[in-house]
Amino acid sequence: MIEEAELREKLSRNRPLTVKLGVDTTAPVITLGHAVAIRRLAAFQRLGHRAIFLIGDETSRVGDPTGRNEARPPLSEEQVEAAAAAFLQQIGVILDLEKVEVRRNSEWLRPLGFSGALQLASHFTIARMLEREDFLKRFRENRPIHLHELLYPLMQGYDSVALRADVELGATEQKFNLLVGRQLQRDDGQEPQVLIMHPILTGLDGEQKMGKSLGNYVAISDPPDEMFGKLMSIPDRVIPEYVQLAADRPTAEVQEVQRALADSSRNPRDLKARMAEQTVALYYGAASAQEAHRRFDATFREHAVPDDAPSISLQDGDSRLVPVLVRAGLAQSTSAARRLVAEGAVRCAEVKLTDPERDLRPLSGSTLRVGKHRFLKLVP
RNA sequence: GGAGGGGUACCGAAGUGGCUAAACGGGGCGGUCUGUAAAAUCGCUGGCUCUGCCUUCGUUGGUUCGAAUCCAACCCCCUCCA
Repeated sequence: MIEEAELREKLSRNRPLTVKLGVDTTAPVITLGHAVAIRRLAAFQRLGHRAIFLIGDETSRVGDPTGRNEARPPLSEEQVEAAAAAFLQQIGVILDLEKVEVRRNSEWLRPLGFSGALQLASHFTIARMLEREDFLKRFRENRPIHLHELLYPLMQGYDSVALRADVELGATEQKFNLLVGRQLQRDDGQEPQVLIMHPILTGLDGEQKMGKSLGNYVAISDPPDEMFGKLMSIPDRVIPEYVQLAADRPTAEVQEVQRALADSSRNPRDLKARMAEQTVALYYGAASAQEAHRRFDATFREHAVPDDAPSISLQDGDSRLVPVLVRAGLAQSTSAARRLVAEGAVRCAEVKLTDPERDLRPLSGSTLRVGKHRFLKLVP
């Protein structure tokens, strides 16, 4: 947090604070990483403050240079609308949509115009911008830094000026951008916003930060089973982090998990499953979370056939093994299906089916298993 | 405006005339094992009417018995100098 004393001062005035959280519209998917900040916004909201969920439609035209992406194609009006709708639908489980204020920064960034942008830009020097670690790195490595990318922090910072934000939430990697907001507010004669930053959630790979572009994420809109399953795939070492940030458990519990992992007093698997269930419960309730847990165990520990296994009729076409696999969507192509059969991935009642041309009609009524967890019921 | 570097499979990256459906790494999938969809380990990873055939290395055309590899034109990306 940057400046705790200022926050106390602001709170002591007994008026609701304007709390801002911005999101990028590039891909309108809210991940568990975003959820950390959104939950904090919700906490302020519950305490009676003015919560602003800011959709960065105009900033998305630039693309946050934090990270690897560079120039992005500007989104059309329709795409922005679609993104906004998608966001609202997703954040409803965390925030009270009745009370949250949803804004778009095109409201003030567009009228600003070129001269306004120049005016903003004059507050900063190149040297100042190069303080940013990622810019500096790119600069040193002779990798391109597009001029408009330098403006991104200014745009984000100006959002705070326009909203007269008291508090801005964000991940620690946003520090630079958030600080720019403070300076622009000061230059504008406003009281600078307080920055409340949260740690970045590590992705499912346990290595890089959770992100849409890396595909190592859990979306809060993922169905319970999928969310549970994804969470069970994280490496053991990031379990405490997930207990804290994904499951949103109190510090004492995080420490308890850490201890249990360190002295091997508990099976990491069980700790992970508890974390996964707690996380799913945040979005779908305790009952659904338990159900997801149960189904996971049934499928992956006991290798039971799930009740909702897909089925296929052998009468609708070729009833030989390979064509059936393709028709059922268990293989992307005939070649891929043949490979699966050759690898011994297809079995029926624990007997491997090895002949790609085998006619399945005699097996009608039974269930095929492909790999560890894909099933196919054969119906006549 | 000048000089140079580069576009290869899902991604990154080798390959500079036949032995290349294309090394290697990542990802994905599968087998074994297990504490799990973890780790480890082995294998697969363009398509098809599959002991063979067809299509692929930015695009188009050319040279050659034969090209991802040579030539030409074009498109796109990057770096340096100005």
